[in-house]
Amino acid sequence: MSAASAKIVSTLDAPAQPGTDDRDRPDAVASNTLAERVLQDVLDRIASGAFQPGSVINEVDLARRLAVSRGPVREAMRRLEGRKLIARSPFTKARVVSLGPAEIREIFEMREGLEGMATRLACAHMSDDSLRALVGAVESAGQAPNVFDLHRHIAENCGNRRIRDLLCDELYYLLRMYRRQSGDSPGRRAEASEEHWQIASAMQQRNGPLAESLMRAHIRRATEHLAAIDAASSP
Amino acid sequence: MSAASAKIVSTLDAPAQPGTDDRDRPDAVASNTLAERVLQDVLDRIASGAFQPGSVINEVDLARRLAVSRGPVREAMRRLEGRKLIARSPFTKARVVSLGPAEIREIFEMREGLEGMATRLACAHMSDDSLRALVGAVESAGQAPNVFDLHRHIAENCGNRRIRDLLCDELYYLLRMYRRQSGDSPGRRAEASEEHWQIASAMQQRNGPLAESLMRAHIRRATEHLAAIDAASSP
DNA sequence: ATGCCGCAAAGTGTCAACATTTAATTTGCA
DNA sequence: TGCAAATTAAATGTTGACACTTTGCGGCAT
Repeated sequence: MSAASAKIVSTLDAPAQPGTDDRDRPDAVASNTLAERVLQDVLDRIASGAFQPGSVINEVDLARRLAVSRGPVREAMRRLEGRKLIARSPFTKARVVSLGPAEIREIFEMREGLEGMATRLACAHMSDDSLRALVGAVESAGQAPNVFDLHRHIAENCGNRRIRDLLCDELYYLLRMYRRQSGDSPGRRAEASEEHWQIASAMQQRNGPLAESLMRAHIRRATEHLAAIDAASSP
Repeated sequence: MSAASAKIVSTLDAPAQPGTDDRDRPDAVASNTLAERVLQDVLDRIASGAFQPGSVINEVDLARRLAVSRGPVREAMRRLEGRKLIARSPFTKARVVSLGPAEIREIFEMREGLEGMATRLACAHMSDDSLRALVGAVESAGQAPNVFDLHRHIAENCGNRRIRDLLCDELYYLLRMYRRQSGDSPGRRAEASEEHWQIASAMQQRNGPLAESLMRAHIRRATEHLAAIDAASSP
C-alpha cells in the first residue's frame, strides 16, 4: 500500500512531488488512531493555508494522499463538521467553510462575547506570577510580533475548558484562515499593541470588569477596522 | 414531547425486541442519509432523558437498534463529539458528557457571554413587530410556563448563525439534560419571569446595552442559585 | 490468601466492495 | 443551432468482514 500513495501526483491545490508523501512529515503527530491523524493533518492544512476557505475536500483524494482508507477520512470530516470548520450537505462535496464579510462579522461578534468572558475569568483564575509574566510578555511583544499571542494565552488560562476549546480549536483556526486571505493591516498593529498592554495591565490589577470591557472594546475596534477594509475593497 | 418519551421503554442495556424497531417511529425525521437519522435520534434521546449524562453509548447496540450498520452510527457519534455532547478517548467506550458542578459552571459562564451578545444583537436586528410579539409572549408566559422560551427565541433571532447554532444545538441540549437530572427549583421561576419581562422590555426600547446587561445578570443569578442548590445537596 | 501473568470476550478501529446520488457530458430533436 | 432529456462518470453513502486494543476473568506461583 505504501507504493500506491507515491504515485499520486495531482492533489487539491499543491501538487505533491513524488517522495514527499505526507506520511513522512516530521511534525505529523503519531496519534493512536488514523482518524485522529487525519483530523490533525486537515487542521494543520487549514491553519497553514494549504486548504483555502471555500475549497472542496475530496474524500478519496485525501484518503489516497494520507495512505488510509476512506473511513478515517470521513470520521475526521464529521468531527470538523461538528466544529463548523467545514460545511456539507448530503451527497455534495464538503467545503472548507467560506469566510465572507457576514461570516467574519459573526466570528468577531462571538469573540467579543467569549473573549470578554474569558478575560474576566482569567483575571480571577490566574496566579500572580502568571499575570506578571503575561504583562512582561505583552510589553516585550510590542516590537517583535507573533512571539506572544495575548488572546490565545487568555483563552488557555481562563479556567473554562469549554470556552478554551471553542476559541482555540475553532475560532482561531478560522481567524488564521482569514488573516491569510486578507492580510492584516500594519496600521492597526501599533494600536492593538497599546490596547493589549491596557488589557494586561487591568488584569494584573485583578480588575475583572475593566479587563473584560477593554477586551470587548479591543475586539470591537478590530471589527470596525476590518469592516472598513472590506468596504474599501469590494466596490 | 410526552408522547414521544413515553414510547421509550428500552434503553442501552435492554436488548431491543423484534418489532419495536426505532425505524418505525413516526416522529423520526426522514432525513436523506442514515447518519443524519442516527444523529437526530441520539439528539432526541439526549433531550428526552433516555440517554442520561455519563451513560455509555455502545456502537453496535445502537446500530442494531436503529437497524443500520456501524458506519452511520460512528459518523453521527463523531459529529456529536465535535459538538462536545459526547466525550471519547480512543478504543474506550463513548460517554454522554457528564454534568458535574464544574461543567455546569462552565456552561453557564459561556451562556453569560454568548446570550448577552445575542440579546444585544437581537435588539438591533429584530423588527418592531417581532419585538412587540416577544413582549406579549413573555407577559402571557408568566402563568403558563414552557409555552414560550425567551432564551431560545433570542438565540434564534439574533442574526448570528454561529451563536444561534452553538446555543440551540449544543448548550440547550446540555441544559435540558441538567434540568432533568436536578429539577429546577420552583422558587426561582417567579424571579426569572420578572427578569424575563425586564429584558424583553429593554429590548422593545431598543436599549441594547441595557438588555445585554440584564440578560447577563439574569444568567449570573441563575448560576448562583444552582450553585447554592449544589452546595446544599452535596454534603 | 494475595498478587501477577496470561487468556478470552467485548468493543472500537480500519478496510475494501457495493449502492445511491449528484453533476457533467453527450446525444437527439425541434 | 440551441435546448432538453438520457446517459455516463465521479463523488458520497452504506455495508459486512477483519484487525487491534482494552478489560475483566481465571489460573498459577509465592
